[in-house]
Amino acid sequence: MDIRDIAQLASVSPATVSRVFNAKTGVGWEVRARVMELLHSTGYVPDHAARALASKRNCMVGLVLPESFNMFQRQLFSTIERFLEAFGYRTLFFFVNWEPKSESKCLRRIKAERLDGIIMMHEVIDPRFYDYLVEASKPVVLCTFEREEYGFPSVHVDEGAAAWAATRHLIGLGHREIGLISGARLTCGPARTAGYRSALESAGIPFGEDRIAWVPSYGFQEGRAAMRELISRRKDLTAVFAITDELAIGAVRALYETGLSVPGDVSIVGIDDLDICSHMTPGLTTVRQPIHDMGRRTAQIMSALIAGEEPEPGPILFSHRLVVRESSRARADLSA
Amino acid sequence: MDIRDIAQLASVSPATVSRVFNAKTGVGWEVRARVMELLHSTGYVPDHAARALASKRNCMVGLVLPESFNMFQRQLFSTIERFLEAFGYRTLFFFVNWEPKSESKCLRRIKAERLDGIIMMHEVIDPRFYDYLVEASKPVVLCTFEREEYGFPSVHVDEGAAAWAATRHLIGLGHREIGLISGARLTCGPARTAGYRSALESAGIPFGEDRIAWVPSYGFQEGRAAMRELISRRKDLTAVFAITDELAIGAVRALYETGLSVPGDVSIVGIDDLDICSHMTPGLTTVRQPIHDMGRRTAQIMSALIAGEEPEPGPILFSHRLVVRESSRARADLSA
DNA sequence: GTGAAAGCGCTAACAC
DNA sequence: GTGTTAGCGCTTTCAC
Repeated sequence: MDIRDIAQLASVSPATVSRVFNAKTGVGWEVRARVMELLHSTGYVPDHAARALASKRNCMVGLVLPESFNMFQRQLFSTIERFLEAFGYRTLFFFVNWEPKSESKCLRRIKAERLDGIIMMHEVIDPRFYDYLVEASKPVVLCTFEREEYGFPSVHVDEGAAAWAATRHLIGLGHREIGLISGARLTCGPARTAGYRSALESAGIPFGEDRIAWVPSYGFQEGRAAMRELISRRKDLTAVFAITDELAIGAVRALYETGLSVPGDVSIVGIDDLDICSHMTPGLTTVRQPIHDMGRRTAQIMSALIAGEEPEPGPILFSHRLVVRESSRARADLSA
Repeated sequence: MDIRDIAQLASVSPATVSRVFNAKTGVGWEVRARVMELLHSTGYVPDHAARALASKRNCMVGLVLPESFNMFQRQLFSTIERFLEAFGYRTLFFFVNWEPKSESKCLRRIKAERLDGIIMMHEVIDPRFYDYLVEASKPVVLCTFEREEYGFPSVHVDEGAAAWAATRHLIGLGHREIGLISGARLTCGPARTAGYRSALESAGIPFGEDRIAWVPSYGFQEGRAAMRELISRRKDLTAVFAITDELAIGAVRALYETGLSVPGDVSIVGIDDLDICSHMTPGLTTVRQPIHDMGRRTAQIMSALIAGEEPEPGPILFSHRLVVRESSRARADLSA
């Protein structure tokens, strides 16, 4: 059942059917009704490949994400996909991991698709990837990170501020020996580290490298290892801020294995508010990013860009929200 | 840079370039080398839309999954995608939720794409969905469930056996008052319930409805609510088998909130082995499904089906593995 | 072995 | 308003 079948049934030309289907002007009142009727009754569905070939647009946007996405990213990309769909776009996912080979494979695949736009939820390393995005002169939106040098619109929270809030929360509870589990990778690593540092210094607490455990990536395992290292190095820590919830969960686990209690001995705070946070024991105190709003905005911007609108200059920042649960409490000797 | 550019550069016809690119026979030794060279140096990437239109195959398979997929499904679909890619297929994801409207939208989208095959990782409700899959006479593989009446190849573990193993483990630890958190939804609900029942009965323990909490779906929240209901109803339970890890995690949380300890007061066992299981406290005892093997096999079957091979009759069953962690231990009065 | 020509199903430019 | 025509970039006969 293709467009010519419909045309024949309606005794019109394929072009007219196309016009009706695409809601274009220039079709008579009565012809349009007849074609519409036929379109519905036959359940006609146009062939995407042929459409993409004939028109330039493909109604498809690519979404690049880390292969090992976490629950936060999972909810975010679901939201983006849902809104893109509402705007009439299909989403093609590209899972890429932290390796040059994976990135170049992804880039090849992107070139082969007729994408109308590309959303990056993953910070690739290879500059040629970004260079291609610039050259291709297709709409690009960065989500959850930023790359000022390329001038792409970006949507994210102020990472430093979120980290500041987490640290500030611990300080407010009376903690002064506050450890940090962080890393150099991705934008968020250094940015969150800076937020932690700034919160400490504004409270007159010296920032010291020996209270920091550096991790190569931000998963459960790394959090566990980092926490083990941290407690062996500094026995006086009463609180730890981990820059992601997964690190924080790993840290809780390490403490549990060592026989220390959370929050009895050590308070723990993370960032992201993964859905597991409220279901674990103890519930994890964390900083929530407005996933829904960020996802919607990302899709909106993409849609506007494809429609030819000019991007707003500068990053679009969303505000975080501290979510206090059971993993953090006032310093023990204060409450005693 | 399209196929004609390459043809011109190599002083051959587009047809020859196509033949070389698609590794077809009937091209001279020397011409082939020249074209190959050019293909590489220019970094030519063919346009998928045009290819799909011209040939019948699109090198694209659809993967239908629940919008609210869990970590188990997440790892599984990643694996499937990776293997499909290795076989030369792209993957188009369709997220659908448990609603007729969502399903029919998904079906519309599937019809519009030129898919070479469809993998279902989600049990849709509307029979018309399955009917279409049959009519379309495209390769279909069911992964993690089964629908005997349609005769599709399917890949999954023996759900009953997995549940039996979990329950048997608890019985082996001396527990006799073993609760169940289960549901009627999806194939796995009834199948796992049956496995629990069979394990109980083979140990001479009566199966009683009052030790069961029925849930409408299998998430954290439902597990928590079910556990609360269960302990208020039967205070003598010393162990609970939850048919998914998420239910189990919710159950642990409910126990924690009530002041009961896991495994001190109540042992908990789940199924799936989500990655969080080993990182939470206590680590969750569970039954692992061989994700990697199942994913690979699913992709292999799909690839073989597209190549025109006949499907093996009957479901392809994989074996589970019990993973004992800290959430289960011998019944307290026995160890005392 | 290789090239020319005819489409795949649709849209867009141009006639009428 | 509507039909006709000419492709989109590729694959695939069918000649040679």
